[in-house]
Formats: sequence, C-alpha cells, structure tokens
Amino acid sequence: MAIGRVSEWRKLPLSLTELCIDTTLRCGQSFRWQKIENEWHLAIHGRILSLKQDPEYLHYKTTWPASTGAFSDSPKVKREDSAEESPVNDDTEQLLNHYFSLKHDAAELYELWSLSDLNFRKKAPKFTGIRIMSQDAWETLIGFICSSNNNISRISQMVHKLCKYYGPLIGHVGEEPFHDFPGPQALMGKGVESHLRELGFGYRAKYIAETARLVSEEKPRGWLESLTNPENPGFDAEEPDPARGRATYKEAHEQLLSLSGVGPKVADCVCLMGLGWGEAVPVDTHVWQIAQRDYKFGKVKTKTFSKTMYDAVGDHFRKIWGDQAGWAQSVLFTANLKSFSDRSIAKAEVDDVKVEDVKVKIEDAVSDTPGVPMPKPRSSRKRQVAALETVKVEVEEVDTTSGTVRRSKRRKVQPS
DNA sequence: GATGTGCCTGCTCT
DNA sequence: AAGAGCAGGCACA
Repeated sequence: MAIGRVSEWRKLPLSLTELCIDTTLRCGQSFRWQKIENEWHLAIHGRILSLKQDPEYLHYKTTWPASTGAFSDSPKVKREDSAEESPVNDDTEQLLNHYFSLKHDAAELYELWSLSDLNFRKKAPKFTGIRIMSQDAWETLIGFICSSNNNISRISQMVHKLCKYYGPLIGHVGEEPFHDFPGPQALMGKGVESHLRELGFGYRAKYIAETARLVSEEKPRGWLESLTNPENPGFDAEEPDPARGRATYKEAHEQLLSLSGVGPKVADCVCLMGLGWGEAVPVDTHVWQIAQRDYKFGKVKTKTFSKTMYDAVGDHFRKIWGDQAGWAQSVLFTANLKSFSDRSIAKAEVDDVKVEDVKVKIEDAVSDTPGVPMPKPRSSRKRQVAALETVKVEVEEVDTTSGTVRRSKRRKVQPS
C-alpha cells in the first residue's frame, strides 16, 4: 500500500479547559475516533486527522491519501496533481476551528451557565474542556440511528463496520485502515439491510437502509444540508440557496422526524452535532434522569416520559442555559456517564459535605419512576456515585414531598 | 393525543 | 450456569 503525504505536526495554543480531547472524543458525540498510542485519529474530509494534546497546545497532523482516485463521497478534497502540495493549501486548521467550534470561549460559557444554574456550577468543574463537535450531518444522522437501545461501545463497533464495508479507504495508521464515512448512496443498495443484519445491527438495519433511500432519492438534493443553522454553516458548505429560505431549529427538528428510525432524541442529536443548532437539547434516558433528579421533573404531574415531557425538559434547559443549551447539557450528560464516574467519585471525596444526610432522600426520590429504566445502584462503587450526586440536591432542594404522590409499584417491562 | 409494547444484540450481575 | 436486566429509542397499535 502506498503511503500518502503526511504533514508535520503543527499546533494550536489551546488550554485543556478550552478543549480536552480525551473527554470530548469519548463522550458519545462521535463514534469514530480511535486512540492509538496516545494519539487520536479520524478519517474526515478525505484525510486522516491526527490529534494529541499537552496542557498548552493541541497538536495536529494530516495524512493525505496516496492516490486521488476513488473519492466518491469526498468530492471536495483539495489536491493538486503535482507530487508536492504546499502547506499553504492545507485547510486542516480551518477544519479544526470549525469541527471544535473554536470561535466560542468555553470558559466564558461555563461561567455563564454556572451563574444561572447551581447544579451546573457544582458538576462542571471536573468536566471542563468538553465541546460540541460540528460533525457531518449525514454521519451524525446514521450514527444516532444506531444509538437507540444501545451503548457507546457497541455503537462504535457498528459505525466502524459501516465505514469498513461501505466507506472509502483513506489510509492507514500503522496497520490500521481508516475509512471515511459512507454517503447515502452507498447505504441505499438492495442487499444493505440484510447485510447489516448479519453484521449485528438488528432492527436498525432497516432504518439505515430506508433513511439512506429517503435522503438520496425522495428528498430534494441538498435537503439535509439545507437544515443547517445559517449562522453556523458547515465546513465545506456551499452557498445557501436563497430560494430555499433559512431554516429554524424547530423546522429542522420537525423535518428530520420524517426519516425512518428518527424520533425526537435522534433529531436533536443531529440538530446539535450535525446541523449547528446549539439550542437543541437531546433528552435521552440519562438526561431524563438528570432532569428528574436535579431539576424536579416528573415528580408531580406526569411521571412517564412522554413527548410533552420531552419538550418541557428541552424548553426548561433552553431557558436556564440559553442558546448553547445543548452544550451545557452535554457537560452534565458526560458527568453522568458511568465511564467517567471515577472523576465524579474523586469529586465526591473533595466535596464531602453531608452526603449521608441527603442520601436517603435521593434514593427515595429516584427509586419509583415507571416508564423509564432506572438502574438501581448495584455496586458500592455505583452507590458512591449516587451519593455524590446528592450533593447538589441540597442546593436545588429536591422535592421530597413525593409521599403525597400515589406510589404505584414499578411495573417491569417483560419481553414476552 | 397519550400510553404501552416489541424489537436485535451483547454485556453484567445474580 | 442460565437467565433476567439493561444499554444514550423508535414505530406501531
């Protein structure tokens, strides 16, 4: 295999508070980044982008493919025919600026959210440097169709299979091949659904094939991209078509629901991470837990997680966090992830206040919510996390009057 | 309109 | 050791 051109390592001054790639690349936004020997790699926009970080700089390197052929899904790769391309033509720095939305000051926003929300103020300090990544809309769409009833590790495996079997090969890192994400056309074929089932996609196989067909054949050309936030255009965006008008967040959300396998949560993931709508707040089971536990949702009226509640939770977060609410949500989401719970525990040890005091309250409040899977603390480790999570409860004054609410026994969902 | 249930798979915990 | 429970939901009745 021929080796493509590799740039030198270059660097951007960027503190770990502004961006922490070890957190951001693992927190369930993108499923394709691979860490190899302390460097992160991703095939994107027809190149392999490599990242590493120290406290002062983000270091980046680009590996271009050896040949210009076979870029069905990346027609915009900028390459000269000459053997050497001057680094001047390399747009990787712009790509990074766009991908991590570096025009925003994370510290400033965290401060803002902390001022308006005590719970955020309590949680966020251990989770600085998280940013929303601006990813390709199509990739985000398919990635999050895969995410239903699923976990990050398995979603990543599935997305890698999509790239391996249907995406263009960009190059290698060591022995590891890197494929870009396949376009809609590539996933539309006749045998795709059954092949994906064989590969372990389950019922999502149908959603992917169907959505690929819809986007590629039913929708007008450029439809998905037209839903992009005009104030936040994509990296390689064409000039917006003035005849089409400027989409709003609500319109984009609604349009996405017409696809197969796309409900409100997936639509919001695509809005937030693929279409640049910072106010989109994807409410999944974790965020619903957070909303109940820390923001007093579902305690009085509706206990089940209906569409109405979905909208109410999003609206509430938009109210307290503003036009980048999805970003703030992502910080709390990450703080709530099991895979990052070690940091929460460290935090609990630091913040040792009255944990025993409130512990009973929170477990009481959390234990009784039908309709949404509510994992009970199973290990002492988990229990520690639960205890930690009570800390901010005293700040938010969780509603402990739930005794007045009828306590039906939680019905277990029994698959026949 | 709201609510309940089935769905693929792989892993953990009992 | 086998089997229930669960994991970043959606479609359909």
